Amino acid sequence: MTRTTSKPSKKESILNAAEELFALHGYDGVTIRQIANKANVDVALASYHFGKKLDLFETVFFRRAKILNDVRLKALKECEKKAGPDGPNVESIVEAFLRPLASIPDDDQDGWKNYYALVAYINSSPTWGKLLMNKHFDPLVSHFINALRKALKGISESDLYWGYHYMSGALTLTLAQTERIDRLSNNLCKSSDLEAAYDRMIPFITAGFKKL
Amino acid sequence: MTRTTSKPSKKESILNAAEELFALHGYDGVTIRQIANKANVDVALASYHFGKKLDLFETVFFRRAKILNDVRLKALKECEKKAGPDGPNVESIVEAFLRPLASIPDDDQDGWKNYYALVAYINSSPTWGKLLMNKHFDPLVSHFINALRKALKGISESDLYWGYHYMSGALTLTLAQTERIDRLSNNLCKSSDLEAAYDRMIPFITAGFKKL
DNA sequence: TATTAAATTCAACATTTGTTGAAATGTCAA
DNA sequence: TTGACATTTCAACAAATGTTGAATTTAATA
Repeated sequence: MTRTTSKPSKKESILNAAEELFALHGYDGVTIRQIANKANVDVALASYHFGKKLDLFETVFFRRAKILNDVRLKALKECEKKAGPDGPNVESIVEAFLRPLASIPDDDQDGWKNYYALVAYINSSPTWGKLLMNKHFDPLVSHFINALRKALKGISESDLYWGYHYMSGALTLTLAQTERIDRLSNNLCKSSDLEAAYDRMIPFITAGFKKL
Repeated sequence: MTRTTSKPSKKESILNAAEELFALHGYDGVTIRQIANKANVDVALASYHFGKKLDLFETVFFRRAKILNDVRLKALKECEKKAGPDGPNVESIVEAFLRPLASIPDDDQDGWKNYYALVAYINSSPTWGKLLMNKHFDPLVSHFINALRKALKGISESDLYWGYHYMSGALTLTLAQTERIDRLSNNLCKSSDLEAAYDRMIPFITAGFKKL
């Protein structure tokens, strides 16, 4: 999304390696030396480019957050434009929230998959969630909740927020790519198949919201 | 659940401290010295009682897993007994899956809350999920999926497993207690209020399943 | 009480950790 | 080329890590 594919610089290689390893083992489960090894780079180079380990972690997190927010917000605006004066219905809002996540990756699919897993890790962590999710995702989330409030006329505030919470949970576990559903279903379902996940998730969540 | 409240032994104190810290910071984010400090115990005592750090981690995870499985299975059996020959309906199955988690804690609420957060951490981790969830929770899960298959006559297998996946995700984020919904809703919703979470989650998920 | 085993403490170990400063290499304009 | 700056490597540091063995205390047993 940033540029047509070319060999990444050493600086980018560090970010990519860090993204993958942090997503897989969490912040404390990864050493700077492991990152440097995977990036084929000297250990000291990470500190040179990104400072402390925590700064590197946040840089990795921020790198794609803005892109993700933009594409999601754009999807919401478009479905609002298409809708009548009463605003879009629940299903199209949920779709605008979820579908972009399946359609973004084109050139570097792997990069985005790693990033999604990282977001899942951060979102389900008590510590990191408080530090990072609020600041960089919740402004966008509020837009979606406002749209849902309109579409679900008369819904109570607590039902509305809890409903969002369930949607967020279903999404988060999907992004985590734990492959648990693969094993449970004897490989009938694939964690990696985001399209399949969202095809069903959108009506599932929509029906849930309407029932509240 | 094990016994009426009395001062925990040093061995138990280590498990309790480890449970809390692992849930909060993950496996690699916690040192044995931190655990020993919180338990008011010498560092070497953890190794003496539980061996390697990994063994301690697994011991913490296993300690309550069996109890949890038993109470959930019992809830399923009971709702099957109450139901007619066609088996229980979707809502009562979902209820049997979720409600026990809100009703177990009585003497040591904090312990169970920490454990739930730990399960959430493990379930959304690619690494730990493969190692621990499959072995110790999926046999029970299969029972619930079988019951759901009956109740949702004619549902496709992939819809069935994806539906379970969404339910598991919503549950997992609830157990994680990240307090994100608290901040999002300006403290209208409380992550700690498991009853409120399940009251809405049961109809929400039930409606989702029926829509698939 | 005397003996034995379990529980707990103490001290220390070899590794690994993040980070840094100095040296070396590369880049690019004047 | 020269000089100035960014990039990369090398070597090393102090601190923290999991783990162990020996010593000490407590508990149980006979």
